[in-house]
Amino acid sequence: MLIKIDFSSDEAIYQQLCNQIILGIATATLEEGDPLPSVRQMADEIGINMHTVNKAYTILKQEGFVKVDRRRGAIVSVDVDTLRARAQLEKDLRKLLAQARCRNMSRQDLHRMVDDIYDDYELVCGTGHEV
Amino acid sequence: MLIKIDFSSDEAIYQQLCNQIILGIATATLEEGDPLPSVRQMADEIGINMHTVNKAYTILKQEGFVKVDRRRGAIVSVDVDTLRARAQLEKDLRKLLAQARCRNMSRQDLHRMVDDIYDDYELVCGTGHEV
DNA sequence: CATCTGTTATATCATTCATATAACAGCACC
DNA sequence: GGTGCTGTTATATGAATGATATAACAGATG
Repeated sequence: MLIKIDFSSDEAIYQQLCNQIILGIATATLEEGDPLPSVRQMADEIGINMHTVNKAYTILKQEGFVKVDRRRGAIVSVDVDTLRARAQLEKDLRKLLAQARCRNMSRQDLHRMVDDIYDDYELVCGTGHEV
Repeated sequence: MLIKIDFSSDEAIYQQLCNQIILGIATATLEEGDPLPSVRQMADEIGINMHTVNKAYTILKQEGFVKVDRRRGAIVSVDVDTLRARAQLEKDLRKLLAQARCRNMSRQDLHRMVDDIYDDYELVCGTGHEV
């Protein structure tokens, strides 16, 4: 898994890290049961502090994307049926759609955008589980 | 326009203010040409500092939701064809859809969610410009 | 001239982000 | 049993951000 951090971004490093791991899971680059590099190893690889990685892992754990085994480290384990996640997702989508409506984007525009991005993600997957 | 700030939220006050004004425009509670309260008046109304309101207005101006007239204050004026806005919107949607895919949500699930929220926004509008 | 507007300049305080050093407990391997 | 790897916790520091406060300025309105 290749991680790329933009240090000049206004987005926090731990947040970028979370997003890229979630993206990895979404595109099946990371699959159920796959181990993540240890906090120290990941920190070395991308040149950041151990605690920043640890913060990202802790959040991923809380949000149900990984489980942490004390001896083996962080392992991809997605909690699919988390209601909190879906509720938060809808809240975020509401903010996004408010902006979209201000820009005169129609439902169809949004549907198309969703499809395009899903196509994109499934392309990376190579095979399987198109929905 | 009724503004409600959650002071215990982790979301910044100026950010909440921006979001609610954008939501107001999306639901036609605020329409093209409508004036926003002056920075001092708005600050008094919701019990926050003038500079926090000013920060929100400045961002709304930069992102093309209002224009600021020195003598009349901030006025709703939406820049519909801003490419930057659409690009940023797609970036945000990508992050959101990555999470959605991890939760096993299908394209149809997302389409339905978009439609529901749009229904909701158009309900508030009362009439006109359904898309 | 008084009063409203946005805007700018400082300053202060709390919180967050990222860093650093250090230590601890659990497990695996030799 | 010691070495080396995990995550985890504690504490500290420096930079940046968020929100506040006081103050002033330029432009427009009455």
